[in-house]
Amino acid sequence: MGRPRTFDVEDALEATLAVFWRKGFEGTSYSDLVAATGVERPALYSAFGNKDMLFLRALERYGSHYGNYVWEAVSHDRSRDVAWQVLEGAVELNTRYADRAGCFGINGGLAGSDESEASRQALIKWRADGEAVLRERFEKARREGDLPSDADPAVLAAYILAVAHGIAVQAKAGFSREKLTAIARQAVSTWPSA
Amino acid sequence: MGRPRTFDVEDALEATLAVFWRKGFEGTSYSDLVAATGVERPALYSAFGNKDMLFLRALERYGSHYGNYVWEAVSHDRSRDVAWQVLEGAVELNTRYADRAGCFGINGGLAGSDESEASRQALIKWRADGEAVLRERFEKARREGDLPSDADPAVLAAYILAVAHGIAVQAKAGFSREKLTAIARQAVSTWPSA
DNA sequence: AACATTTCATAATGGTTGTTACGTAATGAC
DNA sequence: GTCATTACGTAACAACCATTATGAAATGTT
Repeated sequence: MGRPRTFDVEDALEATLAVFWRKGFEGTSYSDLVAATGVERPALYSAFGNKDMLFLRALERYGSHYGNYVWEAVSHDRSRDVAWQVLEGAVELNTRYADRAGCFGINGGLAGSDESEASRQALIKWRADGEAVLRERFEKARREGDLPSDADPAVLAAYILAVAHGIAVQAKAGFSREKLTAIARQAVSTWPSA
Repeated sequence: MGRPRTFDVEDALEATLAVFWRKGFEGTSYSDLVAATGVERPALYSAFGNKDMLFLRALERYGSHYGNYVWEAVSHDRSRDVAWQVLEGAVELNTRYADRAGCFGINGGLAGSDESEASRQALIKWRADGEAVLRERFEKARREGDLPSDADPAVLAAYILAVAHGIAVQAKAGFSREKLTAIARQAVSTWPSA
């Protein structure tokens, strides 16, 4: 019962996600979100909570709707293919939309004022979760002999994600998909073989 | 003539640099700068101009006082040593100060509101300048036979800096110097040889 | 048709942002 | 010692920030 919503919550969240993706947490004002969603301020608050909550919801959606290529990547048979797919997927996503180049998980915010610390911690945790998935996949590869016994799965996972983060920075700076792909190729050329 | 300054301009700039390094352009308020420098607002304006100008001056100082390891790196004889020194220098600088982890050139701002676009463009140009220096060094290496003829100096330079940027992101997230060093080692583990 | 409930849009809240007038204080030149 | 010049600290500026009080409008239930 009660008066029904006149806007679609998922649509509003998607529009919100796009703004945070482009401008980051601190660079996004509630006025921006009102303009992007077409939803008035109090309606956004009642649907999502405050700016912190809205950002967390957007990050969650980003992971499930855009960052899912990581899960497909880890399902490959060879660890080298996994590494390559993560980087190629990052390049593709980071250059897919001209108006929001780069990665939400990076653009969202690295440094900022104390008021935005919560959003940055959420991003750090989000990236760490992805790293854990990748590390476990490489541990499995080493057990299976797909990686040499002296390879360090934790270092390899952190390395691949470091390259992905660097690619995200460069994508936001306007690097072409071709150049970023060449960087990804160079990155996996260091891949160890059993 | 006129009343002399009661504060040291270089000291104030260094304090300003430290705040921007930690909080980025958007995360830093003029009140933060007043507190960090101990200089009243109008004195900062008369000495440096507005926030944009102050940020540009801080970036300039960062390049000459902290980013100079790149110039030392490119003076090495072998391209592999150049690449390694750039990454090791980045790791050292990005973990040198606990209160301002990461790189000014990254923390300063990747995404943000339209009002801070000038600062982000300045950072993009600053990073591009560093990339050009590295690319020219690798072009020289290829001419000298220190890199194979089918190596692409532009890609190698962009690759090394992508890793450096990724390391900066991870340093800001709290990664240890040891872990970042291992990542850097992995990055140069299969440097092309002639 | 009356009620409880939920959302709506308008408009205001107190606080902070970057930026400056303003009048006073300190200097070198004459 | 007067003058032009520069810097000082206080205090203000309009604009924007995230957040919310308020009352009307729209629903399902009775």
